[in-house]
Amino acid sequence: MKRKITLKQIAKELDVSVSTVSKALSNSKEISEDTTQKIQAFAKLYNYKPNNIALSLKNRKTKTIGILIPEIVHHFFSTVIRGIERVANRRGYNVIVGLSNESFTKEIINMEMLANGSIDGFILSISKETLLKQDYHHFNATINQGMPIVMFDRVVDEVDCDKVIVDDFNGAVKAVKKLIGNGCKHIALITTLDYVSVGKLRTQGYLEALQSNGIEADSNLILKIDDSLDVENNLDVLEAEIAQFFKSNPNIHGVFAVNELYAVSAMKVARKLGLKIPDDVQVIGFTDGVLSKHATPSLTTVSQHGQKIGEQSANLLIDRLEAEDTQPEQYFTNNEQKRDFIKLVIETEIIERESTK
Amino acid sequence: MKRKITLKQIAKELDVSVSTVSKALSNSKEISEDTTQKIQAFAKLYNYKPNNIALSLKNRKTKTIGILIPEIVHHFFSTVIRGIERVANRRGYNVIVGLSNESFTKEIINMEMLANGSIDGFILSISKETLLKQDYHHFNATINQGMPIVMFDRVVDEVDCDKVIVDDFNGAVKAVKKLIGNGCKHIALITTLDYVSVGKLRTQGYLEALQSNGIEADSNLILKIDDSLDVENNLDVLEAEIAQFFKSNPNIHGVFAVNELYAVSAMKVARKLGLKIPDDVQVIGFTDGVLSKHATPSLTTVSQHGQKIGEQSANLLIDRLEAEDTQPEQYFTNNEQKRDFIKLVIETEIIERESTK
DNA sequence: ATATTTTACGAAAACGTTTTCGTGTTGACA
DNA sequence: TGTCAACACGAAAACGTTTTCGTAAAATAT
Repeated sequence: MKRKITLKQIAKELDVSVSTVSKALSNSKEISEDTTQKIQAFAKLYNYKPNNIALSLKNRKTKTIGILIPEIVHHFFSTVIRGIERVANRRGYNVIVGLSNESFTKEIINMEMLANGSIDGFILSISKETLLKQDYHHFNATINQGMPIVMFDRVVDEVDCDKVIVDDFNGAVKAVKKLIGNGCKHIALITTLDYVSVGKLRTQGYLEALQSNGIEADSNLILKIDDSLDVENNLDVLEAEIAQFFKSNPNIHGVFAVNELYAVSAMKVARKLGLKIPDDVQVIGFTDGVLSKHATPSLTTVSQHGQKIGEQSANLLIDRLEAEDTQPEQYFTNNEQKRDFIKLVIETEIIERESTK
Repeated sequence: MKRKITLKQIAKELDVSVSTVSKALSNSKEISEDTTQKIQAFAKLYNYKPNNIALSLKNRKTKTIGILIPEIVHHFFSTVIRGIERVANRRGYNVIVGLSNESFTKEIINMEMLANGSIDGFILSISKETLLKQDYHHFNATINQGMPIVMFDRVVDEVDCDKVIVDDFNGAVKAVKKLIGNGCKHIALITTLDYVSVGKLRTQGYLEALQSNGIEADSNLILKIDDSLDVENNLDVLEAEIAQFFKSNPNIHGVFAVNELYAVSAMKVARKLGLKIPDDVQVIGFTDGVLSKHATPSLTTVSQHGQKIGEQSANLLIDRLEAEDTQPEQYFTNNEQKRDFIKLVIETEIIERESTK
């Protein structure tokens, strides 16, 4: 039950100075071969490892990046984390996770907790409440203190930083065009209320696809679900709403849903109403998660490549962190030389399964 | 783009000493009211927040706990993380996440990376490869360096530490008894190979339930799946295996599967073979995740209460960390006084859905 | 033998805190 | 007027590193 050994203890034990130990361990040629060997052997014996905290303090960088997401029990977000962790680890960084739980206040608290030296930069996705409030001062404050942020998926123009987003618009267009190509005439959209940017974009994609194929959008075929309540635990409400929707629109041939859950629920309801999938109605969802793969019938979806998003975000952040190292600080206050902020768009891909022909 | 302000800068600006600033900010009555006010106002204006790293170094504790899990894209593990994060945050701790990806080596690397001062203690679940190798020296080494560990779910007797586990055995017993009670005569078990402790325990529970009801176990009714290959991406292999199993055992009335995926796959296969669920065959799975809830028919499962596991683990760890603070160090080297290691068993619960009568 | 260059190491500062201890100034009291 | 406590503050150490600079002793050159 002995604490980890420190330089000072080694120095004392071997009757040399702390500086000598430090140099010997980094193979400085200032130190004689004899002494170096002796010190390294001793250090190895006692399994010396430099204390990270001390290093962080000295170097004024922690080699850890903070992730702040709305929710972790969510396939998309966990794949993103996995992606971040992959490249972070490869590049020598650790990952510290905060959950906003979709709450504005928790988002702020978490950021303040981490911004005080614990991390070198943020990768985050904005909480719903923050998007509703449209209050982004905490992001800008953090950035102004010299801490870089990379936003992914749920991003916002009001904050100047690197961003990695899914091509929600084109993803939706592709999906709806596929339904049209498969012969669907009346195509329904199941979406959320508009304030979450991604929902909005997917809705726009749906409209665009219809229009470019000369189909007039029918507002009766658009079902907007209020997801401010916890849908996961109110499945019956969701299903009842969808059932009602199907009943008042018996002519639906295709359904495009902006997430997995809506899509799977739609399939479930449709089948209960005696409709065959994909014969009577075809369904495409967004977000390629566990549900899509294992539903019966399995669901054709628009894949967002969460892991890739995570990897790119991490690379963007670390690139910027390490650029700060080499470049003299002035370059960053000098607008001419400043590296511009990057917006990476990750293309979607349609994964065809049993719910479409 | 100005860096965060420090005590030293405040001191310089107000022409007092660093110690005065520090004391004023903590409302020490050593400092006059005038000076205190002046300093606090200035600090507030510049949004001073003490640097966490410096505090960690000084206090020799980081107020962060390290989580090390095999995989994050997994409903059970993410609910556990959510639980940990909840209580950690409430009690003033941060959470740093490492993923072993089921690999022995990555587990070790991650532990070494974090054990050097970055965290105060670990909460972890052992990787499959480590369980296979049965090499637990890295855990014991960490503990010997004075860093407490709490293990959850996949635990092992060879390591002396607090543990939080699911009552896998009784969960399985309950599930199988339910099938028996529902009139099932021939009950199949779909399980993994034995080296993952939880799989083993669930298998034992199955056998126990049969025996205590006077039913003789039939080895033909036990299907062991080799999950060393990536099942998620080899669904067809899994389904083919299960299909073969059903065909050679046409008399199966009930199925108990040790995880969600196997259960859902079993339902899928059964239905393709023309069997009605739950009329012809009833199914119960383990692990109450998204799949169970949204499958059609929805799956009756044994819930593990992942979030609760996380919460209890975090409480156990933090309790121990803070006990170290108050208790003189000697108490811990003194065996008489040492708090014993705790093994918490979280009871399972059967969530009834459509796959059983 | 003297001058000069290596060689091999130690002292000290710095990162940003908190805390212990010391000390000069003030005011009260005898 | 002298003594002493209270007050208000500063200096310094400590946490564990790395790195710059200084300097004896040894080696080499003249």
